[in-house]
Amino acid sequence: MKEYSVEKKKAVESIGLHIEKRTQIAPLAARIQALMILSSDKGMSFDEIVDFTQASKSSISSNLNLLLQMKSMEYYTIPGDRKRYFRSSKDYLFLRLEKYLEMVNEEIQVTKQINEFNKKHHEVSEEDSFGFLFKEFLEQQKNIIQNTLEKMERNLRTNN
Amino acid sequence: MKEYSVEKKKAVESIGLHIEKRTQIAPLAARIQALMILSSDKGMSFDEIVDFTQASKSSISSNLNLLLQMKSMEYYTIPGDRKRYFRSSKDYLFLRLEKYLEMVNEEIQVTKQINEFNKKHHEVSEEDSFGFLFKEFLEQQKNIIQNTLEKMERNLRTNN
DNA sequence: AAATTAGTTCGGAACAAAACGAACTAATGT
DNA sequence: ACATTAGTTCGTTTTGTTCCGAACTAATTT
Repeated sequence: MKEYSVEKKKAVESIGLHIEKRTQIAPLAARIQALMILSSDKGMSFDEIVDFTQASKSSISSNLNLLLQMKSMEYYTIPGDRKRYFRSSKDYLFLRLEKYLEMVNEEIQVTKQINEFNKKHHEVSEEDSFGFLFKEFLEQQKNIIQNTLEKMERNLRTNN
Repeated sequence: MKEYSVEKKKAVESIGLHIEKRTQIAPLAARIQALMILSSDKGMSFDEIVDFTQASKSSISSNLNLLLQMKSMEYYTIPGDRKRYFRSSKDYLFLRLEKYLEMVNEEIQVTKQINEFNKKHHEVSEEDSFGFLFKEFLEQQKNIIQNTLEKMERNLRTNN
């Protein structure tokens, strides 16, 4: 029953809410992820997480496993210590961007589908300029994501 | 009890799912929005929407009002006709981008909050290069959104 | 005035998601 | 061998969401 600073609790709460909104994971999972992001790369043990979040062991267990499976978290062990130590995975941001890219690609595809449908079914009065600018925007977005991903990859190769 | 094409029903279904995933609105609201996106700018009446979606009047009413309130839809009337005709609002894509910008700004702010917290509380071993690249990415994203919004605004002024 | 049209409101049924507790396993420590 | 630790499993409870139907309003038509 360690004491945790009110500051950290508040930060975990607000960042957890943000994550919950952004991704579609359960509130508790989002809070665990936030907690890990705000903790050193020593990470935390299962019990420390239970303790900090005040949630049940079972809830922590399932949400933690969810996060591990999503690869947004990882764990390591110390020889002669039974516990596992959990932390935000080092390429968490890389994975986020990859997911992002997927979403943008989907968006591009859906936008195409919409255009084709509308062209086929209604006389499109005047070429929709917003639609054009939006498509342009999606392509630009795709580019900056891909560039960033490449930079990250290069960085990985250099630093290991 | 008009007949609607199977093709349109399928398209509404798949695009509806996509909207449902992207925004956080109810399934039925997403389908209504999809339907409007795939319909001409004549829009559809309340009853036609009920008819197409096979949902109850009450569900349509509340979801339609939600969409109107969000300004992703609008309606117009015809003199001497009691009905309202609903359609996707003309600056739907503009609004989407505005919302997007808000999210990116929030993201930038949260990223800052995280960095400050971590700098304060743990010796950050080595300057986190992914973090840096991610921040750079967010700024680029902000730029392209703002540019697109400006182009859209200019377009509005020219075309009216 | 009665009926129809165009919707709205509200209470609740049906379902889905999130978290919990108790009982369990499997490994380590005493 | 017995107790403790580190977590998992599973059935239940709690909470929240989505949609519906029935009853209603307010305007228009007959």
